[in-house]
Amino acid sequence: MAGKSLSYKKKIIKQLYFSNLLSCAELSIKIEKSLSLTTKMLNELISEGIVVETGYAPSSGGRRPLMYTLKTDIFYTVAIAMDQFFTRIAIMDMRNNYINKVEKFELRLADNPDALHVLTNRIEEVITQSGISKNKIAGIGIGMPGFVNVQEGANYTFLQTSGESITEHIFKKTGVPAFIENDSSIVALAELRFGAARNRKNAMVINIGWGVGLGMIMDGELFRGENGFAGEFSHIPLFNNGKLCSCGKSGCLETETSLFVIVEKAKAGIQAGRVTALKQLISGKEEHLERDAEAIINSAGKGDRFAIELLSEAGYNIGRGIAILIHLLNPGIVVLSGRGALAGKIWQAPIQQALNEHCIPRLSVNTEIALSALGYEAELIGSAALVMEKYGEVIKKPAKKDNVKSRTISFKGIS
Amino acid sequence: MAGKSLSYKKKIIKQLYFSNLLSCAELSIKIEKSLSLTTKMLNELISEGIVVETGYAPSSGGRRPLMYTLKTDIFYTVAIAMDQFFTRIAIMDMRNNYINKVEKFELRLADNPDALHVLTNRIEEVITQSGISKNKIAGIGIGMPGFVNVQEGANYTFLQTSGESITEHIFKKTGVPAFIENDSSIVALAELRFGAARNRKNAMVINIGWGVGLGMIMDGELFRGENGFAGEFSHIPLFNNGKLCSCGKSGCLETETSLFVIVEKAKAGIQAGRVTALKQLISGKEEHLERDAEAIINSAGKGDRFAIELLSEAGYNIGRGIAILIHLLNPGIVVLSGRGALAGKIWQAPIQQALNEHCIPRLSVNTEIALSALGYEAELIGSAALVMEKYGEVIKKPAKKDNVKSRTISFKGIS
DNA sequence: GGCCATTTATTAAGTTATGAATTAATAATA
DNA sequence: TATTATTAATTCATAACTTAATAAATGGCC
Repeated sequence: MAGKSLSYKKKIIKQLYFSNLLSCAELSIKIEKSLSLTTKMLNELISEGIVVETGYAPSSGGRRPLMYTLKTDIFYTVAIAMDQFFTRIAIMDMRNNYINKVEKFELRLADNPDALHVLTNRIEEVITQSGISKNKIAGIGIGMPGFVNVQEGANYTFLQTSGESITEHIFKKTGVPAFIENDSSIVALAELRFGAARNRKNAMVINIGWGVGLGMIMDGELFRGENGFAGEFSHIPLFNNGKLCSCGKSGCLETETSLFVIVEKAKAGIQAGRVTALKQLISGKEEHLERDAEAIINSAGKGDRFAIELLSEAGYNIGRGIAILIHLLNPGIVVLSGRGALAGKIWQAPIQQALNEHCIPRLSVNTEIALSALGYEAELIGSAALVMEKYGEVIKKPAKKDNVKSRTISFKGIS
Repeated sequence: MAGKSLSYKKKIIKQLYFSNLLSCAELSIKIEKSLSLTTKMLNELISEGIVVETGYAPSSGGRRPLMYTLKTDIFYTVAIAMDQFFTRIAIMDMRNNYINKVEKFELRLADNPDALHVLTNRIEEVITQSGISKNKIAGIGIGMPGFVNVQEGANYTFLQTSGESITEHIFKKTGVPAFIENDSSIVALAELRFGAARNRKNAMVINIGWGVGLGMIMDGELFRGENGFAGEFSHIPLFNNGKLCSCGKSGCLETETSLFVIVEKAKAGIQAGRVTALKQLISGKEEHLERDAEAIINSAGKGDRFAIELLSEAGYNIGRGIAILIHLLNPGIVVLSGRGALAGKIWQAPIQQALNEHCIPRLSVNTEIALSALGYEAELIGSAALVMEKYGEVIKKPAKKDNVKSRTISFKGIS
């Protein structure tokens, strides 16, 4: 039947999602099929009401190309961003616009056997409330902390399941295919597809938060390593400081650079009598950690010398880590992202200092350092991108030995 | 014409080179074409005298597969391994057998503007002497030290050319396509295709020699980074020892682990009155560096405590570097290769010790540590593999860059 | 202003590759 | 020992895809 033709249509949809506006010639190159075939597919997609023409783009010395884009109300993604304490759920259209208000709620992941059920129910609720028919939803993408095994759809740290995987569980309950990824990788995916690393071949995306995460783009693809554990930047052994890390080892990069450590250092400095505006702003109570971290970032932005010193010191050490990344992986760009990236240009000087001291110039000269502009949205955008990344791929489910069930992600509209 | 069909035939030849013996069904999977097409291509290759049947392989529960292999006297590769002082040239058949004696000659790369001409002439000589017709040579593969740009066919450190690239120059003079690679990458390629990392998806190959090189296999492919500089393991900043490195920085991994440093430490120890068999074996003169290094490795093998101590210390520090690799890249296997790997099991204990101290167990238990068995042949085998790796490759025009402006804030100073 | 090289789009004609059917040969099973 | 399930190899009609020819529209250049 039209099996192949369907798959090419999905490839076109995927490309239009990631690039928004493309000509027939561009599409032909991207899906690696001939122009004639691409034309045919495009015309069918138009008559099916999935793709629309948007007029002519400026010429670069030849006939002007007719541009095509996706109709926004045909497909949607469910994008979910989780951290250890809070979870956000959004429904997005094919241009990454939120369809409704982003649903944010508290959901503790550590030692919470009920977390997966709560999550699944919330997903159901959000979909139902949106009024969008499930066959219009391309999939559910979830970014979460912990050791995530993408193939198995499992998380070895949180959301323990019995028997079936996380993705299977959500698929069974909601009827919509689900995909999970590590939070740092999802941020890297967002930067690769819609952010500072857009269309880059080799990018390192550093996620400065309670830890220091790393998402790696290599040869244009998200790299996850043999078991899905790649990118444990936080725990590379870099110091002889004897400080115990949450991972059980000592001297990890995280022990000198995470926002958590920075807040601790701020408290110690205040106690030691440092003159700083932070004295009034930091409570030091554990439940105010988030607020305290923000206070330090803000104060540094306003010129508080102690706050700047704290961030500079962390920045220098992150820079040492980046120097290692550059030597080993020769990325074209390093993107600073995540909550901590809000401190913006304050990172610039100390990181540059570290690179000057620790990088072979030939390497550092070829690497651009950039700040993310996606901010808090990065994880949600990445989750949506994750869904569309998988769109049109055949998912094989190894059921009981004999039966290998497969299901392509498809929609009533075009199947 | 038979353009496509030709390209598929080359793919089949390539697969048969790397796997030696394959059935039609296996080939069909490897070249990702249907069984029917594969059958047709195979039959044509047989009637062209390139491929031969070798009889039936044991069955695994069905009809026995007819196995195919390459005729050995149809194609050859010219494999070249260079270091800073010596160059080896070999001609190999499709089973990596040497056709003639390996040609080894002195060729200093540093400050030698004549090096490329000498090399090219020697290649010509070797091919002529072999009596093999040039149209039977699939290509010339060269592994060399320095910063190698594979796409441009250039080496930024040695073999400077004017105008045309190294590979262009050799192609013009010999009429045979040439390919170059960094020496550490070429060793990794050898381990991936014919050595300890065979068929592995994610492998780190460590080349212990005058420096400490690294070749990286990621997702089944050699990884070279944005500019071809990836794998500068030797120069990651790991120590606060203040020791100046050849790269101009201080504290590089190399300053505590290279064979050069180990010899220096041996000399210092002897002077300080250490009881060791090395006292008689080490001359300390710079021209005997190679012999001295061998003496230390041999003495350690014979149980000399000082020699073992020297290697153990270096091994521990290499282990610290490996711990970083494991955290960042989650490889399935780490292979110790190169001249220094001859010390064999002496490395194992200190490296393991370092991993125990500096690795998150979940990561290190998933990584195998192995010793190379290819030894001195690795670079030549890798060079031959490089040729066949490129064999039959279609050169595509790079897709047009999207002119989408990203909302990136770049650090002007850094880029 | 007019020619030419480029780029894009469309269609018909021709080529290529595939699925389904078929034959063959084995291991596992009953 | 016969039966069944697997795996392998082959062939051929036809669906799938590309090439080549054609046309249209533009910028750059003399």
